[in-house]
Amino acid sequence: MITQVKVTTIFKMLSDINRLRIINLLMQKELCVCHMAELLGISQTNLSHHLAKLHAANMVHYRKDGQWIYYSLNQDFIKDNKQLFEYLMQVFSLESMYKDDIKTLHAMGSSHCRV
Amino acid sequence: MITQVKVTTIFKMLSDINRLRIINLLMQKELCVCHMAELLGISQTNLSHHLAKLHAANMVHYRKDGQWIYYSLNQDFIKDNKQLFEYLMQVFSLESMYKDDIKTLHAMGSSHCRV
DNA sequence: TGAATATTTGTTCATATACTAATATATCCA
DNA sequence: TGGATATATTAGTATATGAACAAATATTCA
Repeated sequence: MITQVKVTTIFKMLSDINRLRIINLLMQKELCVCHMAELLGISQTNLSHHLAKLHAANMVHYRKDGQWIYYSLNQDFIKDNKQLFEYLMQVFSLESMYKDDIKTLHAMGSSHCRV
Repeated sequence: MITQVKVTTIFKMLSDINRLRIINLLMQKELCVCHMAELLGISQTNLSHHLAKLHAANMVHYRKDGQWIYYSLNQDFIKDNKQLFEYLMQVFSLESMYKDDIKTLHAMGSSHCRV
């Protein structure tokens, strides 16, 4: 069943380029905030606000590990919105910005973090 | 290939409940403005604004027939965003508001229009 | 303990959005 | 021709949104 979250809210979350880039990255693997901030070239504060919105919309999940907070996609959300994610995967695979983000992600070591 | 329109714009168009209801109706058949206004219970002006936005986003098409203007979904847009529409069909099939709109649509004759 | 790092929480500001009311335009019909 | 219908456009308002900045909270570590 489609998630409890209203579909208009889901689409609103997807209508911001930074949040789309976040989701693209998180489709690869869970990431800590500082890594994402560095990757996306946006301030940590700005990123934190976007992550809070995504979390309020039940689209991401986080776990704390020491001073780091790792965000990941909410797997239940993916399951409930499978066709939407298939569309997103297609979009991400066709636009170079998203592909570049992934390249940068893999080039970047997982050493921390120093934003 | 995914449409020339930016994907953030597409999602922005889908993040409004009135526009989703419009799309739901237009997935049944082309409709004139006055019929949609009556069905959705919103003002002609408001509807006209939404339709203009959907048209600017290349999502709908219209044809003029006398004093009436008939809107329909842009078939190219559907073709270019097939998986998105599959998701929408699923959403529309699960939420009663959309199903009720369709019922009202079919109950309603095609006699014009008297907003 | 205190400095450094990681993250969140306001707060303010500029812009975007949805809606309404009023007006304009086009078409039909008597 | 003039009045009624159908639709769009313009202008105004209230609310939502995203970005930037400042400050607060945690956690680590020397």
